[in-house]
Amino acid sequence: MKENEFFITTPIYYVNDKPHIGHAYATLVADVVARAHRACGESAYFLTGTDEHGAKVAQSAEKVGKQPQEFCDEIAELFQSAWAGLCISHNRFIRTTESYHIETVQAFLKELKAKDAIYEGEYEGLYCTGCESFIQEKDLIDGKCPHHNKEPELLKENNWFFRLTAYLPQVERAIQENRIIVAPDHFRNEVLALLKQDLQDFSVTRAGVDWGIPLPWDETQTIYVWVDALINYLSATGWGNNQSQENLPKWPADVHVCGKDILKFHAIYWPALLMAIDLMPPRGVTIHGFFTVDGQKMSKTIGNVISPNDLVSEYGADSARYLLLTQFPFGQDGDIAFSRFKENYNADLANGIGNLVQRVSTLIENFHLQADITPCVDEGFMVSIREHMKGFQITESIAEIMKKARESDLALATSEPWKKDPTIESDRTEVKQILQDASNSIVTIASALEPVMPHVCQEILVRFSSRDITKGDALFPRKA
RNA sequence: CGCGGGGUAGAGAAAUGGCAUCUCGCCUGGCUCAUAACCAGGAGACUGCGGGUUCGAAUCCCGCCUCCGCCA
Repeated sequence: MKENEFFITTPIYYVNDKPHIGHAYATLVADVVARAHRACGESAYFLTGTDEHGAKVAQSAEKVGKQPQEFCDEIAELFQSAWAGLCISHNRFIRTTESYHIETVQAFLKELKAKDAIYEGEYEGLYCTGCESFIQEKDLIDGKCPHHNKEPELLKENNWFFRLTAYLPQVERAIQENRIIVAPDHFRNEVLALLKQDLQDFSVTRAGVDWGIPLPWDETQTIYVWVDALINYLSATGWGNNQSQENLPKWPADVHVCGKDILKFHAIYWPALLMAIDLMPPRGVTIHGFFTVDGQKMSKTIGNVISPNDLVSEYGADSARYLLLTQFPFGQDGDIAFSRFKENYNADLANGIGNLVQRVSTLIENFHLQADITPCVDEGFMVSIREHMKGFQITESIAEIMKKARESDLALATSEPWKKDPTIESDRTEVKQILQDASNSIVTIASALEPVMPHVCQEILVRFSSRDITKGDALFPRKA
């Protein structure tokens, strides 16, 4: 394993839901960051997968008359094919129903018990199967869970509880000292504020949930699906299971990418669980915002759920990636409108980069300069972009690259090479310099943008490979 | 209720005390190498609302309204 390996994860997605554009966004962000590291010559290990246990999954399976495992297999397959369609470069797709993960989770729980980090207790409360959790009476609306509009059941059960409160001071210190970097900054504030509130020990097992990982020493209990899910990050490293050690990432993870709704689990519960068994917490938790679709929350009932596959079949993988990442700044909430995809596609990709590549290669052919131009990447620009991408400044980086494309168009408009006479030596020299500069910009843009649009950028680099520049078909045909 | 984050031309964003800037879209003109492209100019903002501090506020303070998230 290489020393400089960078280990990045997405949340594992709950199989109760088909892949939608929100899952795709988180996965895409992680993918761009992983690719930016690899572009810098570092190895990056990128983990994603599916979360498959819990009463809700069992119920959904039953509803369609399937065994839970069969149901999970089908949904997991949908995620894998969606990621293939978007050219996601994950090293591993982990599933919580796989045996090595089950081994890790059980080993983890045994370790918690050995360290006296969990204790047996009784819990009585209202339980919402939609939430997979107990719900406070004060949070009910008309006696129903506000999230699922469903009446909770009264449950009283023996559970094992994690001594969360015992580890909170350590977690707080780690965040304050930036040993766990919570980013962007306003989410760090949120976690620190959350830590000052009344967090309580929570139960890590469930008594009535069959579709889950059994607690090794008590068959009546299965492991709480959230604890099960978080441990995926660790099982990928081979901890507590028998996977071969070859090509596995090293703990701790550098960054867990996740949405703001699950910040508490990743920045508080997960580090506390790890600290309880003397493992390092993750080095970073980076949060992305949420988006609405046409101003409305994405939901099955409204029927505005966009599948990543829809976007890919309309625009192709590279453009779909570009469009999703440029709708709003990373870390903030935003809105997505299908109509805006077309506008952005035409403006940035067809009229911008695509047109620039065409006009420059045409000019080079018209002046027969193919053999005289050696495209050369602006290393300083490219390195700076890659560093920003590695730091999740993806929107800003893309804007910077687009600015370079506009500058290149402007330079052509100003110097008007098409007005020059190729038979005059001084004109020819001047045109050669103009097109050399333009070609340099193009290969710089393609190199810098490669983590976002891997295939098209490769294609541009091939067309502008040294001393053999060729004109090809439009890279981004304009959409009517 | 509480905690965190938002609200700036039609849309998306920038500007942390000093002429409100950029991109898209729209209108007009120019150009002709290029994908109805590209370039220039223009219209379009009481910076959510109300008060305050200040020579000066999008920015700082107080109050309010509103949107998002806090068990997917």
